[in-house]
Amino acid sequence: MQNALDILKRGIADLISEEELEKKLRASATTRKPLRIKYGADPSAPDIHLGHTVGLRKLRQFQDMGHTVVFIIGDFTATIGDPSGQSKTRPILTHEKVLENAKTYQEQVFKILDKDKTEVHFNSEWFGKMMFSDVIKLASQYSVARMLERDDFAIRYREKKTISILEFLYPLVQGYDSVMVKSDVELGGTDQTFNLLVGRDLQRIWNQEPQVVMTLPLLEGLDGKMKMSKSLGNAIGVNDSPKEMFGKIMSIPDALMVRYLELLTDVEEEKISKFKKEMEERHLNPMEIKKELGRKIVTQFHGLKEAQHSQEEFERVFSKKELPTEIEVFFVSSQRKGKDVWLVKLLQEAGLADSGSDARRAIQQGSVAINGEKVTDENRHVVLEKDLILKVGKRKIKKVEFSSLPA
RNA sequence: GGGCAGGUACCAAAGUGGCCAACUGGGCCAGACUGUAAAUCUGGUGGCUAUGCCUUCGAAGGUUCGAAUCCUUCCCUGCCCA
Repeated sequence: MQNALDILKRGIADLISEEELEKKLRASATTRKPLRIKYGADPSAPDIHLGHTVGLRKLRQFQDMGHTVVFIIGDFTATIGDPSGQSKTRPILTHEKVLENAKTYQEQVFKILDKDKTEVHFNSEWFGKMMFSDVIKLASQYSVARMLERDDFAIRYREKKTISILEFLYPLVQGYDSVMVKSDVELGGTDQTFNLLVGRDLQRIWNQEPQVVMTLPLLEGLDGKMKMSKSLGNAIGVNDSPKEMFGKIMSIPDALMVRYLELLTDVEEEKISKFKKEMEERHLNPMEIKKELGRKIVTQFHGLKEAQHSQEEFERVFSKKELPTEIEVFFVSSQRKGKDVWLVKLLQEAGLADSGSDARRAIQQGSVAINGEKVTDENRHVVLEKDLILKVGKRKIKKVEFSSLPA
């Protein structure tokens, strides 16, 4: 039991409370009834990234101990969104879109979770049936002052920013989910702490044993500062290609490596501190550890073979500055073979530049190369031929090929 | 319902009749340096075969030779009063 608790405690931000969790674990062991571990998902952003996997990995640990994960898809909340437009993170989604997103979500989530030990619920199951009077009753259980305890509400209130009443309802909605699924433990990021605690309060009101709240640190994104999020553009998606994934990991700031090792891999604590020490004493090039980190993470999602391959590619392209083995192909109608094209237009067509102006800028800044030769003349024309290599910046590379289809 | 202050590019924030495709900071892109690191430095950041032209400053109208700037109406936000 002690051992289980130690495993579960690794890498977490907060646990409310340890005693309660221990008690629940013990009770579960004697009754042989698995604990219900709740985790809520927002179907408005179906692409999950490594930041989400921190929590998913923790859920998996619970599953490996025999417990059940109750995965809740907030479809009801998503179809309502935030029509007042106050919260940019809550777009209104159609029911079809929600279902579609939920599907992709699940595909990605089960790369980590054990499907057989997961119960999936949509919260429209219960919210769809609620009467307005039930909603008012639910709302009456909480006060404005308590809502303002939540950090982001408090801040926005202080800064005189809008907070719609609807937003006050969200924590209640999420908390009520806990009541409906009778959760024993709820997992979430530290930004969810307040909402998870509301769940405890509501469960108490509904005469249930309150859930244990376990929060996990928010993983920093590629910039090393902001939390990982797709909209901030600093995320590594679980659906990223092995090459992309490896490359992105290589570009994280060194200071972030230890954290990634801790939260995203099973590397033992002792080994991590050894790395840390060696790096500080400069016995070891941090790049070597970073490569190992990259390999480990890519392996989790794509397998060992792909991981090794992506490392080789990385070394080829960036360390040795050679061309990658596979270059994305840009198809051109074969009728244009041998024809002369203005480079600016070509880059645009190939999707290597957003606009003509963008292409001109790239050329002016010296980031464009044709077949390895740097181009600085905006008026440069090229003759279309097979395997013409177009390069913009360090990573945008395309190869011309002809297709028989008229384009 | 009344009063006040606001709405400018991805975000923040200047500009209050021509010098404004719009200061500045962040972000982002690119270059130098590197380990594709980070930090730093430099340049760029609406579109257009382009020393010019076209479309932008909440929306729609109007005044003017000329509007992000002035007027009218509308929409939205915050605060105060009720």
